[in-house]
Amino acid sequence: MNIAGGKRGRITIHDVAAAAGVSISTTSKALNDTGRMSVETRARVKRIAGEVGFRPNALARGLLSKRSFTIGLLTNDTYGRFTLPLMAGVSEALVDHGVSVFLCAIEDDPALGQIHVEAMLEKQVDGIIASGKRVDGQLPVDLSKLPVPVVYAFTEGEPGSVTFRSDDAQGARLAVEWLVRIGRRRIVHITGPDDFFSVRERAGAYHAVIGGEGVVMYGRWAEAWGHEAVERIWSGEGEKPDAIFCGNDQIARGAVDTLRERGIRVPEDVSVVGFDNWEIVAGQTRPPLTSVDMELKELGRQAGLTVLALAEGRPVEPGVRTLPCRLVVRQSCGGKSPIE
Amino acid sequence: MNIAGGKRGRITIHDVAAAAGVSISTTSKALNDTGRMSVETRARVKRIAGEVGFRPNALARGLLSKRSFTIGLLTNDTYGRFTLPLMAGVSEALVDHGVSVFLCAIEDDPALGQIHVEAMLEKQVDGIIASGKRVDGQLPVDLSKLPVPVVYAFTEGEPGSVTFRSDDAQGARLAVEWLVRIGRRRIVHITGPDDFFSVRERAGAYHAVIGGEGVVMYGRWAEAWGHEAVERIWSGEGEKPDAIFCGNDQIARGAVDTLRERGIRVPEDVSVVGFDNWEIVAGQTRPPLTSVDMELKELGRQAGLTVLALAEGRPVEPGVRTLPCRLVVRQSCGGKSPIE
DNA sequence: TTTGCATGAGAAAACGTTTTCTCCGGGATT
DNA sequence: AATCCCGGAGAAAACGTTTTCTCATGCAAA
Repeated sequence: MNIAGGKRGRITIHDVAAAAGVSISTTSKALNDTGRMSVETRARVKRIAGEVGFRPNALARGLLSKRSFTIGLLTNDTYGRFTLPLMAGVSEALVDHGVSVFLCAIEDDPALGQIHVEAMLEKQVDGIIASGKRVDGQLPVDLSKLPVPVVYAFTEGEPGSVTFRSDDAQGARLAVEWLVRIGRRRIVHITGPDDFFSVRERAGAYHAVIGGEGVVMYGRWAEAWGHEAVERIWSGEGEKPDAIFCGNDQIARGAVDTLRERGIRVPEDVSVVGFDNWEIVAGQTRPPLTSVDMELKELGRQAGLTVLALAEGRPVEPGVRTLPCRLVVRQSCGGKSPIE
Repeated sequence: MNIAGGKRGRITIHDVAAAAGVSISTTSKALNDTGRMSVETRARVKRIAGEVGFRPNALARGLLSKRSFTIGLLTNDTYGRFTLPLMAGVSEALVDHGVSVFLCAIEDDPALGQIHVEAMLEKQVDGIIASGKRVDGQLPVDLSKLPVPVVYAFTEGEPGSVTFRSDDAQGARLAVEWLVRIGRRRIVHITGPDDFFSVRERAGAYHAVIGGEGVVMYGRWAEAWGHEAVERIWSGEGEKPDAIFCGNDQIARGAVDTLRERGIRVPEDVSVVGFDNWEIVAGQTRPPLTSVDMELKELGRQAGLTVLALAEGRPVEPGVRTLPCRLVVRQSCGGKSPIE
């Protein structure tokens, strides 16, 4: 008897059974710690399975159990700014459960989205996580009638679904309160387009913290806008701000660079806070940016566990879940610590 | 007869067969355009399959055909700098063939890598693409004894395997030749650590183009290094360069920012070329960077097609394949066009 | 009429598991 | 001595496809 498996190809449970001198049923039960048998038999089968390098075929298993231990992550975020940390969280949370993740980047192409969804469904994914780059926009594909659970992250979900997003208001509060606490009084807010839900949330929190009179400048999500806004402020009349709260790190970077060029010191003269904590931007700015982190990885982790729960039929409360942000302090604000 | 599928759960080929009043064999043959039957029967079965929303179970299909139409992309590139474009290419090339991609980010953790590989093999992936962030380094997991084909991209492969990487020398040549063509003569090269294969390749090409006396400054892959290097050059004695070829876009950005701060105009006084064409850096620099694009997406596409070919048993020539780079002209060099 | 052959369609095996059911033997209880 | 039950193990069905046979029919050729 050939221990390397009789028939050509991968080695199956039949090979293990033959090598151990038991039936495949006993082998299966031995390996899965189910059924009844002597401890010796179980141990022997397990040992032999290890020796011959048996690897159960998930296709066969899935066919029977109707669980593929596979989920799909659908995204239209081209730069991966959101997707990558999210994906890392999802994967990290699910790998322990033996679940692998299909990543499907569908630009903004409905047809491509449809194809990917179709492919995933044929492959019997246990669930799908739909992720985008803004919370007030839908993916260009209808996920409402799918035979598998769908969880939304950073994108607008169907009514009755589970949606995850960061708590923009709380994050903005964190930033502005920090500026206030280190003694800043004239804080302006340079941010993105006001048709973004997140932008309005953050601006709202900004106003709530500083009370009444604040200045919010809406623009684009680009360094150039940070640049332009600072130029506009400092070339104008009147008292200058002593702090800037920016809608994202790119704007913040543009602002910081422009201040430096104007000879205005950051953080001595002006404190700057960013949003996103995008390492590649925040960490490379001179000085490195204090920024609000949206905890995307944690968000991914929770989205992963949620879709898994749904897949297993466990009850999950529908609705929008907002996760708290965290302030990452670097050197663009000055101030030592919240307790001075 | 219930047209929505008799037994509970997803609708199977049995349901289609019943609805069409034929056997499942006939149904299968009708849908796959195999076997013999009247055109009417075939058309009717197809129509009904569409009507009831039949979706073949890829698990069952894969069990039989020993093809899962699934591949794995293994990467240790945390920032996704390389992974994302690569993934986009792989996915784009394979979606047409019905293949979906598992993305597995294994930081630099051998245990995690092992777990992911194991999970993918159980799921019967048809092949694996291993990708890294430097061509002279291996992933922290042994892929040499796998029962499925492995293709390497931007990472060191086993002898006898297929490996894809960009043509660093050609890319560097493109950059330096461009600078020469627009009239620059005193070109320095500010780049990364010289223990990177790519760094040495590019420096070699730089020397080859400008002939003999060139200045190469090795450092870190960071903006701060670009900054520091420019400071060092311009605060020193002697004639200043009229062009800088940088090892990546971050270094280039640091250099451009520092030049601007020193009142040196880019591109009028000094031309700067980057490497990577990382949109988020190159596009946001003032002025936007001319940069060498490594065509990662195309590289991903070819890697995907290659692993597919191997999975299907088609012959593939082993060895290292280098893909040409492309120069993306923005505004950091001046000069109108190659033909002046 | 018999033979041959093309056409249309179904039965059944196979893929690699898991799970339910059945069987057998032996020690403990009546 | 008859009964019960339990521990140990295997047989077989099931999951949803694809594919290889086999079969029945009808028509043309001998």
